[in-house]
Amino acid sequence: MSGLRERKKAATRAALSWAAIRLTVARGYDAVLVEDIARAAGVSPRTFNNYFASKAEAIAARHLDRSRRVADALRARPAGEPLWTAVEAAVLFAWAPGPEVEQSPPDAHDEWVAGLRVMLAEPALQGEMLRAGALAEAELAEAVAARTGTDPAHDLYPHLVAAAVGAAAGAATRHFLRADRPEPVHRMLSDALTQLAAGLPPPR
Amino acid sequence: MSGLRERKKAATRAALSWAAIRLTVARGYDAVLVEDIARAAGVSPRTFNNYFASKAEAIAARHLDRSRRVADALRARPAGEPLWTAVEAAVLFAWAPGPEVEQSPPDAHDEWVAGLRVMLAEPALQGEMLRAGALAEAELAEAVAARTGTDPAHDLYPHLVAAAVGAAAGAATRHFLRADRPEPVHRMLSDALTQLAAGLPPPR
DNA sequence: ACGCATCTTTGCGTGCCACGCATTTTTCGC
DNA sequence: GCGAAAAATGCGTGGCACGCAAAGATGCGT
Repeated sequence: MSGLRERKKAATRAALSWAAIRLTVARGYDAVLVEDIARAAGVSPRTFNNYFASKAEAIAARHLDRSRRVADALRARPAGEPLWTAVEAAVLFAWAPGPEVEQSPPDAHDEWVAGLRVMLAEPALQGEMLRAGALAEAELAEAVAARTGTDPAHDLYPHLVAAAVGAAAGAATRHFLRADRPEPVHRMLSDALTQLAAGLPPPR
Repeated sequence: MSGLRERKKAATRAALSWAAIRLTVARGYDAVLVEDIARAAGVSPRTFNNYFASKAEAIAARHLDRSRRVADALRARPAGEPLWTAVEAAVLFAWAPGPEVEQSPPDAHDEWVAGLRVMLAEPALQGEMLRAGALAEAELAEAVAARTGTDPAHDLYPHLVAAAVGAAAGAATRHFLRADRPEPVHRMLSDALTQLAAGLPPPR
């Protein structure tokens, strides 16, 4: 069902996560109190912890949502499509920029990226981001299993594929954030997955 | 240098990490206080936080040390050896059981594994374990770059390989812990890396 | 339209944790 | 041994995660 109740919950969750990210990028991780985030989202501090077990989890929630979409997107690909073609399409789809890109003015873009870099350097966040990826990988493994006729409960293969895809996506995005004048993310992702499906042969 | 100072520090670090793991496996994550760990290691509670930023980090420290050894082991392989041969050898070497295996009586083995499973189910730990893997991947990327003539600062390749290797190792160990009557870890690792180097072709 | 059952939010209290700072103790090089 | 450097310790503080119970909002059947 998608009644008022559930939509409101999702909205509160999104508001909390977004407030957490926005404030942290602007001010730095430990200059933002849970109290601030709750106030920015218009709920009580106690309610914050009904949605997220920690400040870090709130920040990582967007990453979790995005990563989850990969599994959904993979399920939506035609059944006959080769696995790695479908996987690449699913990843690129999930990483496609949403409509919120035009919200932030492009002249603040560098500032935003700089803030992001600082934020992602926070140890407490790194763990939570990786954990979000790992949670999504479990769903991705299900989708891969369904497509390849393997069994997530007994076979290594689907988990291996999911973990490798997650690793490739992570490496690509970190490379993107590391670069001074970066190429578009979708190219990095495509590159990484192509190399992965080719067995990661050493260059030259 | 490896003076008394450094050896003592390493010993204290190891004692704290080991105490944290042992107590957590026995009693559960939040039934163990930092105070307990410090007492078990014979240091003051304040000293604990001179070594580790959190309880979770102390527990993940062993995993970090083991993962770090992969990079060292890779550097120790002959220069002419093909990349993936060297990588597999390095991983298997780093995961080889240490001399502490005989310390714990085999009749308590099942109990230990059960405790491990419970411990690794703790959300706060999962993030820290993954982070430990990620930190080790940075070093592995350096070693891969040295071996393949790539540049960690500008090329995606070494990071991609390191991330994929980490993902494969993680998937293999999780599969090992998941299985009821598991095959030996080194076989799972070998399998996973072989499939990875083959481009993860779908079975059948 | 109403009221009951269910879910959500909130306030309060508690125990633990991470860490800054100043002090004491230990180690190292000479 | 001795002075400098480093590590261990004690104390204090601010914040966090969460259990619990009361109050409020929502959904559903009639």
